[in-house]
Amino acid sequence: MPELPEVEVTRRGVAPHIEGRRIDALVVRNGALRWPVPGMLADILPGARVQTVGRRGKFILIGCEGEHAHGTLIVHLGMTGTLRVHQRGAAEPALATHDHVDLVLDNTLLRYNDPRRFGAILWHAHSDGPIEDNRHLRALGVEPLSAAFAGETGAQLLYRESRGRAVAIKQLLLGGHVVVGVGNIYASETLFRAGIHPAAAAGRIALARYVRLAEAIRVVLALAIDKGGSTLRDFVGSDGRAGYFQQEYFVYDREHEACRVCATPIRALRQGQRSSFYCPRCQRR
DNA sequence: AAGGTAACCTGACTGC
DNA sequence: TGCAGTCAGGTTACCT
Repeated sequence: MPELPEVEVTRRGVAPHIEGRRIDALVVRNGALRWPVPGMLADILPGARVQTVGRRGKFILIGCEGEHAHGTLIVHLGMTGTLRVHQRGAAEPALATHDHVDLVLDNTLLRYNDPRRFGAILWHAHSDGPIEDNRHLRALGVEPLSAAFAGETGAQLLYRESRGRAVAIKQLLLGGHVVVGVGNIYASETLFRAGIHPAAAAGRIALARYVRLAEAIRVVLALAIDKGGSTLRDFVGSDGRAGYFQQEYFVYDREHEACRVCATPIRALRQGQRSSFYCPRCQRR
């Protein structure tokens, strides 16, 4: 589910409810996520305060400071994870299936639910070095909505990093080593808006076409955030509300339907065991 | 080093 | 109704 827009919608929803609050407990009902939730977290977090709620790529970064905890809680939503904010007390909802972890704050409950358990909750202590050197973050590309990807610099980055690469442009985007946050849905959508075929060899795409692609990435991700993300099956923001960017899709999951620009039937293809969708007339190699 | 594939896991849906 | 097969928003480990 969650690509950068969904993660950012979650981060924005969570931040005002937990920043500055005191952590009372971390309750782990099922710690068998992509990696085990570190058992020591339940011991060191109580009493600490949440300082910041940030994001790097699709990772949510919760900075914590306390007597025994100086570091960052790293939360990834995987394919099906959600983080929901609830008030503590009488209105607290009953436990649902796959409610694996609660971060219990002084007046708020932050509840992690993840049916497939592809997500992760990890810890990076300040004593382990800068967070950007964390093993999950160090190889990530630039943030698409940051100055490092703005204007011509984003296009030049894509152009420079792709020279000599035979990989398909769709795969290069999904890899996240050049620019982060573009997952399977937004890769298809941004390539459509840039007029680039998903199977085009990244190393043979001209700079002018990367100018269009970089612009499409910025526009689509920002618009998706505005719309509360995409809800295909189960994504909800921290307040439980679904996103509605899926209403804006041009190609994703629209095989055989008419292109919204030229009415040609949308096609699907398989790249690296993932589905790609494209318009054979609007998008060229 | 780059590129391809399998793996992790549950649930929804399709076809027989 | 049931059962087998396929697919789903991500990332990493392990091959060649």
